[in-house]
Parts: sequence; structure tokens; C-alpha cells
Amino acid sequence: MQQTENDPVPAIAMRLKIEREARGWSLAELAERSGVSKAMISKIERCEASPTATVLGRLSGAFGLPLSVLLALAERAQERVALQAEQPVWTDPETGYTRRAVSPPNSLLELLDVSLPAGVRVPYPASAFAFQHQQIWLLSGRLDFQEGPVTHHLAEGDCLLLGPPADCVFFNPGKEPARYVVALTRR
Amino acid sequence: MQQTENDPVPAIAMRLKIEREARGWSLAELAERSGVSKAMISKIERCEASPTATVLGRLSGAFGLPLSVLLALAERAQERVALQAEQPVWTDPETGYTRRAVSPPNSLLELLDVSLPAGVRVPYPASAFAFQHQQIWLLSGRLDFQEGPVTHHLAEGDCLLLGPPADCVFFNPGKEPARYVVALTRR
DNA sequence: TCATCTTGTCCACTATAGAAGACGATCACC
DNA sequence: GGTGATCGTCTTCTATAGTGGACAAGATGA
Repeated sequence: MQQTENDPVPAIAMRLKIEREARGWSLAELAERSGVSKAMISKIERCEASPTATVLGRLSGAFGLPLSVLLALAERAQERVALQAEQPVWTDPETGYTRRAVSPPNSLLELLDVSLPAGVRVPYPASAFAFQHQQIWLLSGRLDFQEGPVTHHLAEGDCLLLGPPADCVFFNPGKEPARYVVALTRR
Repeated sequence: MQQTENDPVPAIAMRLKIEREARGWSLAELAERSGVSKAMISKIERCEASPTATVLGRLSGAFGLPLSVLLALAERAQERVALQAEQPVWTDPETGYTRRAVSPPNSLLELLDVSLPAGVRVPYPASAFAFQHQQIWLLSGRLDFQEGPVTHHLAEGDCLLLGPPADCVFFNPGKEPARYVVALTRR
């Protein structure tokens, strides 16, 4: 019989829901755009049906993605370990600010490992985190976090829950790099 | 409704057949390995059914391929233009022999554009073209083609139909590079 | 508080995916 | 010229994919 029990249905279900919600579409809207009934989309997202190639083609078309890409994303979403070597890192060449996406792709909860060099200021506009729940946890060094009118002075180990969206600024007042975790989830 | 009429069924059908035949498997053998009935595989290959994600998962598993890769290959097989820049070229660093795969991926009929430097001999074992129908068409230069016991002397424009499998040798007796087309199809 | 809109799920019903086996073809070997 | 092999397709039947519409649960607003 089959060698690798490789059922793609849960991965597809998860990916489908992520793609739809990332676009802010309801079941009805995706049904409209794809030509697939919303009842069926609901079933697929709940792993109660195994979509045919035809239906998958319509859905990926609605997302503007080639089917193979949708499937590849689905497979990656199945990976539950994100090795450090594979985690995408972004570095600002001017300030030396680095940000590493720790969480496996497409997690509901995302963890960012940030390093902020001494004396550097990083602005963070309110628009960047609307509809998100966020916390900032300082692992080492010092961090002044300006949230709208108020400023929080964080020391090692402190954890801050962000309030309603406001223009923010990260600032490292110390002499050592500040290392902190940003944890965020959509709501 | 859907924007891009993007039906993956024909592409999947074509790719499935190619993967199966490339492994020399019959419908029954693939059915055995994948756990999908041979009747169903037959239908899928003839575009008479749209396989579910579950069935696609079993089939790709039998081939030892991730589903997304199988689909990506299927999508590429749909491309009907192979731009010269995308055609894979292989060059033998010792002799300067070059071979370019002209045809779009997975065509039933494959065209190779070969350039053989002056004085170079390239052996071609019988085992390399069993079950293939082949023709050799000399575009420019000269080519001596040794087919088992007999040798054909080809001049510009000549076209040779290969007989039953035999050990062969390509040889360019001229002073200019020989450029020829190898056209082959499975039988 | 009562409409009204939107959300996702549930309920018939129909179309078809998928399995198991029969069937006619082709080929190899006595 | 039989006689089994094996090939792919066709046939029958069942499970389920897929549709359209009803439904209950929030959300919004007058």
C-alpha cells in the first residue's frame, strides 16, 4: 500500500483558512469569488471534505495563486519546527537593528526575536499593528517604549502588553544592545 | 465568479501519466503502490475525473514526491512555449559537446539541439535508447554515424531514422562543428 | 427592544469520485 | 492455433463531494 501516509487534507484546510482570513474575506465572499459554494468551503476548512482538483483550482485562482504554490504553503504550514538556520532574519544596514521571525510559518501566534543596538530609535506606526494583540518582553539590556503620549521604561525581564493602536517608538537608552521578544496574534 | 479559468485537471492528468510511465509502472502497479484503484487512475489520466486531495496525496506519495512538487511539475507541463533562455543546456567540458533540450518539458516528442565540435567522437550505447523512436537530422557540417556494424555518412540536410537498438558512435569528420537535431519519442 | 445584516454551520438532494470486478485487446510462449 | 499472462478501459455500485437554502448566533443600529 502507500508508503508515506501523507494526507494533505488538514494542511490544505489550515492554509485555506489562513489565506481567506488574511484577505478579510467571509465564506460568502470567497464563495462568490471562486465559484465554490460556501458550504463546501466550510467543510474543507473543517476537514470534513477532501476537495477535488477542480475545486482546489478554483480556490487558488480566487487567491491569485498557482495551485502548486498554495499546496507548497500548505505543506510548509505543516512543519512544526522552525530551525534557527531557516528563520528569516531582517537587518537594517543603517542602525544594525535585526529582527528574526522565530515561529514556524503561518502560526496563529508569532514570535519575533529583536536586537536593538545601543542608542538606536525605531519608530512603529499605529497602522502597523491594528487588529493585533501584542506583548513586548525584554530579554536583556534596557528599552524605553513610547506608546502614544506615555513612555514605559523596561528593564530585563519586564513584559509590556500593548494597548489600543498608537504611534510608538522603540529606544535603547543603554550602552549594550537590547534584546527583546515581540509576541503577536491577530484578533 | 472565478477570474482565471485555471483548471488543473488536464495538467494533472498529463503529469500523472508521465510520472507513471517514467517508472515503467502499469496502472495495476501504481494502484498497488498508491492504494488508489486502477480504474480511478485510468479516469484521472483521461481527464474523466477530478481527483480529490486525498487521492492526489496517495498518488504523490507513491511517486515519493511532495504533492506541491507534483502540482508544480504539472503546471510547468502546461507551458507550451519553451523560451530558448529557459532551455536546459548540457556541455561536456572535455570535448565542447553541447546538447540543448529544445522541447517544452514533458512533451511526447522531444527535440535536442546538439553541437559536436570538429574531430570529436561521442559513443551512444544501445541501452540509452531502447524503446525509443529516433531520427537524426544534420543541420550543418558533417557527421559520421556508426550504428552497430554500419556507418552512415551524413551531409547537410540529411536525416537518418535509427533502426533497432545498437551501440552507436557520433563522429564529426569535418573541420567545422556539426550541428544536428535528435528527435525522439517513446513507443 | 425589535429589525436587519452578516457570520458560519447544518440539512436535504444531486452529481460524481472512487472501488471491485468484468471485459476485449495485445503479446509471449508452448 | 491455442492458452495464459498483462495491458487499459468499461460497467456496476456505493460513498462522498458539491450545491442551494434554511438556520441560529452575534453584531449593528434605529
